[in-house]
Amino acid sequence: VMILRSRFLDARRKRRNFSKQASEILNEYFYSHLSNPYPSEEAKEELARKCGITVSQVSNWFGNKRIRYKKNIGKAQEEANLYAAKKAAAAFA
Amino acid sequence: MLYPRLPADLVGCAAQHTLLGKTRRPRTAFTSQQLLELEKQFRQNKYLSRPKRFEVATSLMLTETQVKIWFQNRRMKWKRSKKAQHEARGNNGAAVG
DNA sequence: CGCCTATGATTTACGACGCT
DNA sequence: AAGCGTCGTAAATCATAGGC
Repeated sequence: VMILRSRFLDARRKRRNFSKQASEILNEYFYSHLSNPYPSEEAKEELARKCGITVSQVSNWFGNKRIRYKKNIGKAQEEANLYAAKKAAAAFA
Repeated sequence: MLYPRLPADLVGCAAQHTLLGKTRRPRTAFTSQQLLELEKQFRQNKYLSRPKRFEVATSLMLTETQVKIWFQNRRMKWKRSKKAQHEARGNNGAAVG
């Protein structure tokens, strides 16, 4: 019944996926701060600027990422390794 | 299960507060009728008096806490939308970088 | 094309802390 | 002390994007 909640109020929910580069930046931050993946307001602002998205979108991204990471540690671990390797490679360069 | 060293209490409590004897109320899907009435009240007053809160909660079959929390959340949403609107004017076509 | 998963956004419910 | 305020968040859910 109430599932009719949709259809008219949700045209606002149009979204676009973030650019590949923006996702890279966010993931690099996330995996290099895995022990405390809670960016400060300031850090969020900088990430938002680098990614070309809003601070709210950065907050949404981290909220989703933290939950989804926890819900699938095993799978996310591969991603973590990927970014750890990337970071190491960058350190050598 | 959580991150080894989070800002201390932030998530720490949310994860295992069940050990404190409290159970988190499962997420309720408010009905469209409840939402309609809550929105109507919100248009009239951004803050609910205690008696009004009781009245609304009773008529909608929600707890007073649910109504209180709903208004708190609704005010935050209101604030976010005002901020977003404000920012949208300032740049009017200007790029961010 | 439809089905399915990934992903960004929104919605309830709290804990921490503030103020009165 | 009680009690409601904001702020930042978890977790569930929604709605669409995008791959096949």
